[in-house]
Amino acid sequence: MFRSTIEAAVRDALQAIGAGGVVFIVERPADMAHGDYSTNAAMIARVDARELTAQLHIEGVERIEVVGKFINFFLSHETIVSYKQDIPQIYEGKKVLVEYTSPNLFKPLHIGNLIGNILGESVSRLLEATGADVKRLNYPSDIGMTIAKSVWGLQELELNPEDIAELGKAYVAGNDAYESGEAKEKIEEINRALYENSNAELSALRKRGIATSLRHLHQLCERLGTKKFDKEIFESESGPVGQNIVKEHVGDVFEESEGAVVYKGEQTRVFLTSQGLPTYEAKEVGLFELKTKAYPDFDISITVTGKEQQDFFRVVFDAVRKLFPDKTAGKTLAHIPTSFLRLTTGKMSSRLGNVITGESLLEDLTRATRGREDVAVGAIKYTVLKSGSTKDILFDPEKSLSLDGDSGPYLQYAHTRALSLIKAAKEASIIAEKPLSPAAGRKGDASESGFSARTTLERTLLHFPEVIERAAKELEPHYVTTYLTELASAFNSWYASERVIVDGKVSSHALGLVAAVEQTLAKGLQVLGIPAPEEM
RNA sequence: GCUCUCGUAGUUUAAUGGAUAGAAUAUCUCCCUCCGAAGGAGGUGAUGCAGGUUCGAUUCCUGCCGAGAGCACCA
Repeated sequence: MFRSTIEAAVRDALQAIGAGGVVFIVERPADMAHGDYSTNAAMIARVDARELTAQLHIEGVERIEVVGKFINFFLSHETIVSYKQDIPQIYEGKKVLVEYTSPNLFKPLHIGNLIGNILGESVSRLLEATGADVKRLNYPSDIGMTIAKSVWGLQELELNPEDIAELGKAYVAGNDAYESGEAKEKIEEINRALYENSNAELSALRKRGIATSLRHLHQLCERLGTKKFDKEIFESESGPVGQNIVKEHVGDVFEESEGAVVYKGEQTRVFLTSQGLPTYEAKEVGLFELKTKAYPDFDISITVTGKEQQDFFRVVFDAVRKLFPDKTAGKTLAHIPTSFLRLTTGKMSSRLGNVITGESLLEDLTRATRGREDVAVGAIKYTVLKSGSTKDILFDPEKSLSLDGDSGPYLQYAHTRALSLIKAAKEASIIAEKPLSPAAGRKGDASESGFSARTTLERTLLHFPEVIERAAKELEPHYVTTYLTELASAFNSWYASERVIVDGKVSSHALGLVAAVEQTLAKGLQVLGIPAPEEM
């Protein structure tokens, strides 16, 4: 990455004029007119910018400009077009566990469930692209009231546990019967029986329903392009494990309070109920034990869940560190909160009948994309991955998702265009051409601060590795999305302004540029988990 | 009540304390005898309010207003 080269040079130069040790930044200026990189070093170190720049001689930098308080660096054209886009392997040698998706089995997968899956997959790919050995984990809920309600529904309405749609119906019926009080006790009894595995018929129904649900989940993951999970750990497994661990640590980590076993951290959380049953908190402890038993040599453990669980994870991680000081020493435990998905039409609920399942969304959108599921997947993922994780995602079922402009298909389309140019160029004769000089690439006078579409594209291409690095470091794929949109836009502008193949001839430089765009878009889309189709 | 998020064009949003707040969409103009118009060029339009810190604040701090979430035996 060229940025680190400049950073090192500036550091040395500061040292040379006796102003070493300050924390400055080298960044990509918002406006290209301010160079390929810029630094605030002179301002921060309170030194004369000219004195500082006099010390700077960086190979590949053609011009250093002092504008006001900033020092701007312009790379030479040769450097820009020949620079290798190697992605820094900042997670090299690290083993990372990424737990995501983790649905309630039996319940239909709605579009909210998709967010965790899409974000978790992209984070996994981002980590892999930067050198990590990633293990994908799924933690589905296969026991508890949701299941009991569904099993009641299956039994009462004699529904088919092999049919995902009937499973959904069973849950809705069970939930209604529970909330209306009609079958509250009966369902609680079923819940106990399932926990104790004391009723063969009920347990069999549960088992069949789980199998159906899982099969369905895996199918949807495949359609979305989510890689197979390396391991699935079920709530029915983590419960007893967590329960035992917590019991063993009453007195040192946990304490009893009003009959329950609690942890007093930043806030007080119940781990075992007064009946001695494990809560979600205790199950999380069990999950950690199971995870680390399977992957004892992990370095980073990431959990992707809804952001309403943020406080919960702060406390649980705290407790886990106290419970497992050896296992957690030097390790990173992280929670990535996912945004809420809000509907413009109000809250999603099965009662109101406005639940949008992952599948129905995919199918509706596939119709809108003239039958292209890969384009539909791109549209959905782009929407999820385009903004930072702190914001809610607003979803308008009427307008559905955008297919043009700032969208997944926009990126995919730019990529297919680049590919088709490359294909067409195979039949053209290639003429060697020296890259145009930057001066020649500039249009009009400099005061317009206008660069040719070609120069803009070349200079945008340069920043890909830094963007990936930052996204991986911060676990924020949206930086990649934003960058790719910018790149696709620069490519489309250039495409419209300049013909690449003229009279069966193509310049080597232009062809190289197209190839670089194609590879960068493909790599970026790959990291986002968005398909890069060859044709659209 | 306490704690945590978030308030940017009509709408969806970007911006690592930096330069003229960048896109998309909607709307109004143009551009396919030419490598793919799911595209390109242009117009209109935005940082909730009030203070503070700073050479510089959408970004940090305080208060207010507004939205959402969490806060003991649910997951």
